[in-house]
Amino acid sequence: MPKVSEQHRIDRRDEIVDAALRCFRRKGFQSTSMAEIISESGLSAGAIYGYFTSKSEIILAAATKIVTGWLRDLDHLSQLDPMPEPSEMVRGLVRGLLDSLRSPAAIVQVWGEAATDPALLELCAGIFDRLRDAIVLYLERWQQSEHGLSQPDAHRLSVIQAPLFLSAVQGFAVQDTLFADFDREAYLTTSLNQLPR
Amino acid sequence: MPKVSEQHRIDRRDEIVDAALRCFRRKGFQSTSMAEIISESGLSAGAIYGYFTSKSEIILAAATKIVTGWLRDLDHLSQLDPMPEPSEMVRGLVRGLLDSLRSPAAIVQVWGEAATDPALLELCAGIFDRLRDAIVLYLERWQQSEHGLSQPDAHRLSVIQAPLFLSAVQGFAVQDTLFADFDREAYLTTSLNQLPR
DNA sequence: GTCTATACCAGGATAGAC
DNA sequence: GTCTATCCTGGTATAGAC
Repeated sequence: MPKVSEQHRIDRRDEIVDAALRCFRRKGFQSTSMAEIISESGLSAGAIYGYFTSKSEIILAAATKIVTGWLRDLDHLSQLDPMPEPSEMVRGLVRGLLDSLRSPAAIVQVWGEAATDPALLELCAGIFDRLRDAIVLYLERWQQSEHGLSQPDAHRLSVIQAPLFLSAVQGFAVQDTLFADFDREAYLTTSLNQLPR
Repeated sequence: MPKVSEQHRIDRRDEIVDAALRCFRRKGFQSTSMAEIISESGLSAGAIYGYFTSKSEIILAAATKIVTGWLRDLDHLSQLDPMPEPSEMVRGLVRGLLDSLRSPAAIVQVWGEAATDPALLELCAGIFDRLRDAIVLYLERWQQSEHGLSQPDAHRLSVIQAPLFLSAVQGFAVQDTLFADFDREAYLTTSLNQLPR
């Protein structure tokens, strides 16, 4: 299979997914029709079905892009030097979310959809596992270096704390999506500082 | 309008909404067809359209039930005596959620849908406003009685802290919905204790 | 008030020309 | 590889009998 053609295929799929994402943002996954995606992409029905076999395949690709985009350098989280404070760590996660999506509404839509769609559920579960593991690892190192805890103690505490840090990120997304007058900066600066250290 | 007939109307609507809720939980709002709601309710199409004019009206009624059910005695939050600790307060909110819904997945579905549906957005925004106000009021009183802050200082701090407490509730719902191995009790007992006092 | 049957329409997917 | 035209399913809502 020629490399150029394969690259072309990937690019085209990506174009289509981006067009679909713009539609999904406005109308949600199920209420967006193929006709809208076709029109938004500037392509034709036949062309699109050459790259995807069904609408649900497009939904899955779009959700994957939404959910994974902001996690590029997650693995470096526990290796940063100097180590950021916990609240600073959460701030970084949220900033990544904002950089990658402009508005976190898309990710809340994915979560809602995942409640009834096994493929999306698996996708989200996988992401959350990675995210939680990374947070635990970071916290573990932080507790050791900052408070001199032994490794086992640091680990125990990290496992307890991690879900709350995860909630701080998820809560940001939910409140940003649903509060008309949500104050992003206040949340990021002052509210997050209330997290444990 | 006769009282009995009016009560009958309310009861029937409620029956229909409950049937719809069971369907929505399985398939989501948009992917559930009227045929499924009709079958689940045991009624007929004609009967249902006598009580609701459209599917979206049923969705709105169902979402309203999901989103408001767990907030019955929210106003008493700041008047409890003795005052619960902040973490205990959050625990109470989450327990209310679990009592009212069994699984919080439904509420995550509503949030996702609200991202693209103005009527649901307004519904959720209203609820969150009430919830945040109640939390601020509670925290304000807690900071005064527990730490002896002046009313203005207590208010300032409460406004800063409230979004994070809200996140603790929202994060519970999201993680419970999406983590296969989410440990509810660990979150409620140990994790929540990490919240500021 | 409720049921059955059905009209009507929109949506996803495809066939076949270019 | 891509476009147009179209098929056909399945969905919402209603009409009319009981």
